[in-house]
Amino acid sequence: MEMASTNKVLMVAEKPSIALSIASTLSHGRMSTRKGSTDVHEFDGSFLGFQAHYKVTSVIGHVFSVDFPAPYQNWAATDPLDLFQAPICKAETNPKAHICRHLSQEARGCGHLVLWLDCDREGENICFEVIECTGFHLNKGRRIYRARFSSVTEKDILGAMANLVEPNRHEALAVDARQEIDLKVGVAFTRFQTSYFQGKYGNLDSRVISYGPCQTPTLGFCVQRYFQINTFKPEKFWSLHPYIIYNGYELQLEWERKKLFDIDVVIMFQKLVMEDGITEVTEISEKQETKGRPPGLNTVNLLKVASSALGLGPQVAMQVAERLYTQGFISYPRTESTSYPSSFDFKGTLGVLAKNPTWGSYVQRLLADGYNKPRVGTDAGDHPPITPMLSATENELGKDAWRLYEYVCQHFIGTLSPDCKYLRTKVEFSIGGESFQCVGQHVTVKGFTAIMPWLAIPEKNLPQFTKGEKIEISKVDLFEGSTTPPDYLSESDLISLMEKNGIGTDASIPVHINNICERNFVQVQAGRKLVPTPLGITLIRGYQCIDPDLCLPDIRSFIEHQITLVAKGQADHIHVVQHVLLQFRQKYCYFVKQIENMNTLFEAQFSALADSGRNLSKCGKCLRYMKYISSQPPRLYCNTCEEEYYLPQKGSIKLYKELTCPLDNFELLIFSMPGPEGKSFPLCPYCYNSPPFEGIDTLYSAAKTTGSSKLGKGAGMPCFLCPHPTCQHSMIAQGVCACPECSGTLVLDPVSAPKWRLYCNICNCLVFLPQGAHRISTTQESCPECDSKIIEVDFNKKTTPLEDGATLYSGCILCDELLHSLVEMKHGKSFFKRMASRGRGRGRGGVYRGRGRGSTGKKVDPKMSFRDF
DNA sequence: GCAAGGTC
Repeated sequence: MEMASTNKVLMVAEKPSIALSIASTLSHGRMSTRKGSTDVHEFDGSFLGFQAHYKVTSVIGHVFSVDFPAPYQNWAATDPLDLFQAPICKAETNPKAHICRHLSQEARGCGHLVLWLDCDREGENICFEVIECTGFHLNKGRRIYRARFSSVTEKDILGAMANLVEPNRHEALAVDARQEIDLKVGVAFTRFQTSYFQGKYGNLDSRVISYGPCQTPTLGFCVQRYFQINTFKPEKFWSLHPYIIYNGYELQLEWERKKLFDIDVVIMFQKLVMEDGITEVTEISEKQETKGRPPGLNTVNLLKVASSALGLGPQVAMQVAERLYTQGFISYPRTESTSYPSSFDFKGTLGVLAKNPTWGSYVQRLLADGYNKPRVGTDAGDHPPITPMLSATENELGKDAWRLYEYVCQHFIGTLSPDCKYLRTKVEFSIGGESFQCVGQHVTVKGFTAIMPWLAIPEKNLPQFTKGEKIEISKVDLFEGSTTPPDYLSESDLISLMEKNGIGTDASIPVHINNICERNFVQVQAGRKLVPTPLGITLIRGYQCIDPDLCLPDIRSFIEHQITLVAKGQADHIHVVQHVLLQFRQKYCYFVKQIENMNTLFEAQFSALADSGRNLSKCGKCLRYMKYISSQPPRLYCNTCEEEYYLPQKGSIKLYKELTCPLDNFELLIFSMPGPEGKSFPLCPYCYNSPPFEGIDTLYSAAKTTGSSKLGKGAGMPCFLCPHPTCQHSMIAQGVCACPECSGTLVLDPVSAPKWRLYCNICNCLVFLPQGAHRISTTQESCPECDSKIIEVDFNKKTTPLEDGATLYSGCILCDELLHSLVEMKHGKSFFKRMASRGRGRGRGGVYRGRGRGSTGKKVDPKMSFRDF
């Protein structure tokens, strides 16, 4: 029997594993599962008092991400300033997964939607993404519920079902606000500084000079430490080390004043002590001390241990943890919480480990003697602390995974172990009026340090002293020391600083650290210390002198604070975004205005393009400069792509302004053959080596066989053979008329001023245009008579043939009397007649088609070829 | 080619 749609309930979780847990719990394990974009679990049960058919599925994190619409994706055509007011669009984060379609399909026929997203702001935001995909908001008859749960346990799941609430739109909007602010601020600054500095310096070894409200303050921490180290001035200090010999052991006494920075004063005290020569035991105290077991393990603490003790970087550690999680060895590894939920099954988890060869006997004793309840940590309401789920051995896991798993187990067992207890004995001495002491430690209960031995309290034995006892001083050393600078920030230190300052989240902290490494702002050195590079240092110095806010952690707190107002419903989402963006826009404008100050720092650190000499033009793939190798065969080499691009031989090559090829983004070059009659032509290094249009090869091979154009080895298509319909350097744009000598086209030599001329793109026919003109350019018009391209001439004021000193003139070089009289043929015989006769009677586009005739015999239709672009 | 945040 078909169930009424109102009795169908769709439930959506944030990830597949949670959907599985919820379905298993609610169905008591009696469900059917089918595949989809994500698995769908189905079962029957009761919902709000009626019989219902349940479908439980999930998304995989955010369904959508924000970005700029297509026109704004073009770096060259967009002023980053405009990005602040640009519209933004949402697109599926992972289009291939088709999550939106999946939700829409599964929602069909359902009258109730229950949202089981994680209970944080991001989860609340995903709720509304899910609602959007399901179309539930469009129909008032369909009900939407939010399930609030803090752990995936039966108790919490049933509790959430019994207390369904509404999704919180304010919290979701706060996330929308953050997304828009982060996108606009990050992208605007990143594009501006990348474009500005990469155009100026050849040896910047970063593909993109990024800016972000999380990554930049993260870099700031590393550079701040670098500054501390660099400006550190060591200071000498002195201390007194008196020794006694007691029961045959030599013992050094610690001075109560520790150390002093004035040697004369220390020498004075040394005299007092030495003159006395006898010490008296003034006090003996004994105290029971406790070193507490750890609270539950959260992500940042796992990452800190992984980096400092296991030598695994945060990014790698998270990948390893992720794998351990998906394989079922540990619980979900992304959590802020260090408190276990009250319902946590400690006994069960200990039971899992009781058979493990590594900790089995310890765990069995713990179970037999009774384990301790874990210390109360913080409950962030997200996921439980990271704990083992299965027992494993080193062989099954492999080296790194094993070490991380081992730590998770040790930590977990540690949280249930007794505290470590030890006796601390302090003996105080007096010599010449100065106080000294000795401290001994004796462990009475190892507790958790038995399973986490690196945290053990060291044993320090002291002899038995008696109060009032007098002992002879054997010697008094004057110790000289020096203060030392701090070390570079370790990854572990950095993670602590980020956490303390609210930079990033458990999941994104490793990403930010990885970013500043990948962008070559810092390098990880021995001991996982983060050492800033010259680029990283120069950037932070630059922000500091223009607008220090840009690299301070407050920039993140500011954004967080503003969007919290939205989350609490105290401020309107649109207004907050506008307000924050306006402030950042002002900061951006000021930064742009002051960029010269940062540039001064770059000048001192990097070599300008002009000086380096070797870098010629930018690669269209990686946008970094390619090296020009002038030795035979001449070529460009892209260091990042590891690609070579051959160039024409026997001529000079220069950057052609800073123009780029519209097909592949490579910067154009201009090649000039030697001698007064040597022609010049633009070329794109990429197209030249890999002609993009079908059939072009027949043209340039025709050009080569004539022996007149020296294209060189591996050479191909200069712009004068390119049929691109709109590029201003192509044959279409620069071609004027058919060649009178061959099947080629006469094209304008773009850099032949003031001896303006046309040359044939196949043979060596040369035609001189009006000499001394300021400018000659082709237009988009064709001559109605002969179909040649109309050219525009800007004559020199002094030599203009025009009446009244006018300089501007346009016309056809064949049919216009004035222009034709100023045109002169070189290497050709009967320019006028041949041109006139050949040109006449041709249809539009004849210049182009004309080339197709003759030796090659093959027609090339650029419109056909353009399909692929 | 850009951010930061989810998750795989």
